[in-house]
Amino acid sequence: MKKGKATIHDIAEKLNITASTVSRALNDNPRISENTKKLVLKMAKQLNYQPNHIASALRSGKSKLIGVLVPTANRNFFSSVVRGIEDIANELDYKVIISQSYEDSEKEIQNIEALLNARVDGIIASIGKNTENFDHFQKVLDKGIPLVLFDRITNQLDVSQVVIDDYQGAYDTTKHLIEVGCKRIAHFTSPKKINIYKERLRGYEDALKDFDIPFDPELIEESNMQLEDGRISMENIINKGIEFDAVFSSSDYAVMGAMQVLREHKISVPEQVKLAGFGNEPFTSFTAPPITTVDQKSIPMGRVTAETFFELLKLDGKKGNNQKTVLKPELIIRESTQKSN
Amino acid sequence: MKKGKATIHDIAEKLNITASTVSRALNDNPRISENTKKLVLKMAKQLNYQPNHIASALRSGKSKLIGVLVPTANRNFFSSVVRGIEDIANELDYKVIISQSYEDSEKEIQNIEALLNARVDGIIASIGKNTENFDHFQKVLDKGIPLVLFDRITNQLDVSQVVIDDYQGAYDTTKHLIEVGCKRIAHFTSPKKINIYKERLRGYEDALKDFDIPFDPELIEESNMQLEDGRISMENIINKGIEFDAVFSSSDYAVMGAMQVLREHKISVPEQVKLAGFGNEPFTSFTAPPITTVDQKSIPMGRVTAETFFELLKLDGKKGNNQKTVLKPELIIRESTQKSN
DNA sequence: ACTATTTGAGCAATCGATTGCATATTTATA
DNA sequence: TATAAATATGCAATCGATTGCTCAAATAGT
Repeated sequence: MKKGKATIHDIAEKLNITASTVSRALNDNPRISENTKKLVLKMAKQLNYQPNHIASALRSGKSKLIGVLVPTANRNFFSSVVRGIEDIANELDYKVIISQSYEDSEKEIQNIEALLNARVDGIIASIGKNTENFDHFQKVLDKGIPLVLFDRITNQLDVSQVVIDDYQGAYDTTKHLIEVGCKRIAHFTSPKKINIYKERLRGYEDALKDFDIPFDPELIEESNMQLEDGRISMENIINKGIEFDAVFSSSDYAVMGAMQVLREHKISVPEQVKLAGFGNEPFTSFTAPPITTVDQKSIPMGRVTAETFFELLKLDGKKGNNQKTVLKPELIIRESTQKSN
Repeated sequence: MKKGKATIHDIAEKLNITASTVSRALNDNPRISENTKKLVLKMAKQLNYQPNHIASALRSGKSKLIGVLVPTANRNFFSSVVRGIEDIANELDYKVIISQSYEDSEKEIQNIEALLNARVDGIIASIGKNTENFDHFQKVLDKGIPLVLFDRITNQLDVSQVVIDDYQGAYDTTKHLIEVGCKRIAHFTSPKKINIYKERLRGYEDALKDFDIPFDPELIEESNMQLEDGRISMENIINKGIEFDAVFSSSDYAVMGAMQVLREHKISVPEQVKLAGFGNEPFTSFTAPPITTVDQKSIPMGRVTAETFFELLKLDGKKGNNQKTVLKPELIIRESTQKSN
């Protein structure tokens, strides 16, 4: 077996034509006759020719790779978005490099660096919770490399972005809680005021206002929003003796923690306290009772993000108008907010 | 701002030396004097030189990319393994391309193809459930490209692999169920007889045997092991009126489904029926009661897999002995198997 | 029939880094 | 001091595909 793989030169030699012609034929260049193209294709198949993307990338400056940077792939939301991106990208013959920042700013910077070194044609990213300086993203923009942000965005950058309407999702959820009779709705949010948490808080506040329910700062719990944090927040509220009849958490994980604590305190859900989360993580449908939450339309978000990205790519560095797409979230009503009468 | 980025030629020009020297200096080649190296490094910094990995890959044939193929990144186990792999890879200045087969054989083949086209230096993979033909992996081996399989393996390939001791994990779990008093233990498994399910079934059977509990085929439920499948399996057993006092499922998702059905039938866990899963997915600790399961040591598995991979890479195509590493799993005992007396 | 135009294909440079071989300079050895 | 050995660097080919430019042949236009 010949070790070296077939190149366009091998094809050219066999057909007594030049490599240029082969290259053009393979790229369906109109300057090449149909007949020659057919011959080249056939010979390529016969020699089991596999294009060397590295060589092509070097010469053309296009790697056909997209770098996708997410806080963690291990979350239904992010992995679904990635799936959506992949769907579109693969159709267009692009490959996706997934890179995780693990919510670590330093790693985020390194990963961006690494992706650029890998000569990706562009980057799609969701910003880590702890990132407050955006120079590394600005650098990408400065180089004219296509960049699209999704979900975790910042308004400190002039960049295309895709988000869901976090405000609306939170508003709808809060409204729903009010409609099933809640008047003392606790809200779990993050001290990190990244866009998504700010918007959700705002939606919560506006819904209260619209239904003439007073906003009580005592009902706001700030934390890192993991399961354990949700437990602590819930314990806090209970221990302080604060009256409450619902929890609306900006994170499914935190609401899960709250539910555990309520159970330990023999406070029944939804009879005594109603619960709602955000994110529609699969486990929210597993629990007893299943938890009301907000679906973030992850797959559409992935697809829209990819489409936005490829439009940007088509501009080829020419400054176009940055797109901001806002998707409608969907309130998924489950047993945890069932009206108890 | 100069658009074109600095190359080794730019550095060379500034220092009045040749690109070869610069290249060697940057690669810390011993044939270059310390002094020159220092100068080159300084100038590289000054010009903000970023090596072009594409060019380097083309010439050297090494892309410093590892392709990682998993059924889905959206599972704690797989994403943790990937994390372990990344840890090691990044230390060695390698980047990881994550690629998902979504348990689809066709996509698995395409992804392998795509990874090879991206000229990865090697591949780390976990085989999709439905894959029965392994030609695409054999092709990788035939090309002398390093390949390591983890968790979902096959003995039809002569390849390095890393697994946990599924047999032991299942044996320990079954033994534990017996020790807390169970005598009629149902087992959920997959009709796809990939290694992990086969081994777990074997562990279950052997534990029964060792404790003189008869094996009853009526207690074996085969399915695709998702949550919904677990529900169906549980319904089957209940509807057939088969006596049982425990379920040991080869999948956490399926056991979750079983738990839901039991709850709906007002069968209490763990008092009437004890439950155990496999995989230690995070949600197993969220549920009420939390579910006993087997931890698969995902991060160590990732690290060991990566280490095995890099050993293979060092051999540079020379046939070495294939390594098979077996990690010890850990039984995580939770409330769902609490002894009720 | 003769020039103008279109079509098809070849030539050679190029992308940026690597590397085998040759050469120049310095140091060690006899 | 002449020669061998070691050290430091340069030269030029190379990896495989792409592409601007040139050129030849075929077709069209008058």
